[in-house]
Amino acid sequence: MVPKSVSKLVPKVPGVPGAGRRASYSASTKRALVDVAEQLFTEHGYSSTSLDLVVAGAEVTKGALYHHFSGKQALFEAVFERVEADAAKTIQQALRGRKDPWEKGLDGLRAFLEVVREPRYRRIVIQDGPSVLGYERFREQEERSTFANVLEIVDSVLDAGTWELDEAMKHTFARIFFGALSTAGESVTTADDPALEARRVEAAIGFMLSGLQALVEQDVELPNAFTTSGEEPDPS
Amino acid sequence: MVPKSVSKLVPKVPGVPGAGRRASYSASTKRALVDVAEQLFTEHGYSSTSLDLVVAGAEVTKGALYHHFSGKQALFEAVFERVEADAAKTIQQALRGRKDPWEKGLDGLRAFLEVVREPRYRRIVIQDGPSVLGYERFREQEERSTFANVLEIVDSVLDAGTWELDEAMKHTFARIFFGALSTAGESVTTADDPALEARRVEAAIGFMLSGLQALVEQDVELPNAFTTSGEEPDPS
DNA sequence: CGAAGTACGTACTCGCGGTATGTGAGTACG
DNA sequence: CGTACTCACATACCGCGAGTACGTACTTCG
Repeated sequence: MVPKSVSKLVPKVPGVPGAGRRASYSASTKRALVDVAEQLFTEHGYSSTSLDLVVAGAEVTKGALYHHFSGKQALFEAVFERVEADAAKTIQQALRGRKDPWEKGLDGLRAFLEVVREPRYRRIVIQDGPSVLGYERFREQEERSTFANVLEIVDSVLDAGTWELDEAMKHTFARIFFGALSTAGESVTTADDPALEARRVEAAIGFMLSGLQALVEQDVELPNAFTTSGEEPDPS
Repeated sequence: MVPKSVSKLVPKVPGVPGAGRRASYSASTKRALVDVAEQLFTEHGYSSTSLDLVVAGAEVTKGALYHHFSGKQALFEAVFERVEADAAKTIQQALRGRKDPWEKGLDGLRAFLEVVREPRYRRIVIQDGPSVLGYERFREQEERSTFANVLEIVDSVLDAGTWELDEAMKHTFARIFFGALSTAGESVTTADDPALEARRVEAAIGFMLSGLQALVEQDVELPNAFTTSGEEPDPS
């Protein structure tokens, strides 16, 4: 049941002399812990993964774990950050080379949909992330990784128009779009026919984008009626 | 630790003191458990709330809890369902009387933003829900409460157009919109100035809606280019 | 009135996160 | 080159909390 050996890059057998640096041992131990933790967290979830299982998989003891991390949550955070960083990197690569904002948006969407379908991203980031880290920390982490990419896309798309939007408004737009993308990804993953649902999602998102695009090109004004937060105007 | 002088024979429902019905006791006990659990789950979160604390607050023992619920998760589920049901009811009330789809959408949005700002909804449904129930069960629960309202709104909005959309496509649309609304609500709640952010959100969502509306009124075709994973259509 | 069922209460187990402390290999320094 | 100090763990243990086994008073029904 317990994964016997995940990664043993450096011989940890005591008594073996040579050029084995202590810091090197330390780094590989830490990495092994994160590797195993990522695997187990993905497979069984956070709460159902015991630290005993993690340290057994990494072939160390709890002493080693608590030397490198302050506790279970800190270990999760390390795993979380790595998964998020990988996701952001994947999306980033899909974006480079694109110059047209709309193409960029669609490519970003597709890359995002791919990322969200990864089991580790679904389980660690989407499912357990908010609960374990708390919503505040969860958002902070998102802010400087995956969300940053979405913000960049939305930025470039909105800049194509002639409006003057302040940073806060762009940020709000991006957040809403980000939420739409997240659930869209989840929708794809959990669908009976993911490929078909992916096409639907692309149609829906692309449709919203084209709606935006139409407004941009027609230089439509921002609907101030929605911003007054008071009574709605007399329906015509 | 454990409440020593528990009110065993004290009727928990003021009323007929002579013929204390057993079923009445049972129902009130169960309700008390859910009430206290909702409060504690909201305040401290799921994992940080011990069952000892719950039963102490409800002035019963663990025996009573495990008589009514199969465990901690089942108790959470009961709380979750009630919070979701209340939320759905609130939104439903904001919608009744409205017949214009777009107005309905905006009113629904405002009601949703209100609901999402409730601490119990944020903590129990959004934050802890996916982790405790698992994403599958979480989605199933959403499906027949809050999301149903969003689906209804999106349905009526989309029906205003002349397209023929199948149920699956409408569902996809609704899900994406639902995701957008959720993060929008969170964006409002966690903002430095919630009122201001609420105006931004309404502007952004309303803007998307008006984008849709513009397309509907112009009877624009569905952008099939997005479904075939090709280039974007030539804007005219 | 007695038997069965219900609605709890009591006492206990055990897995698991966290801690206190020991220890031997590395490292700095004189 | 030896010694004092530190680092990177290992071992043993604690306490909390979820879940369980079982006892018991009250209710309902034949």
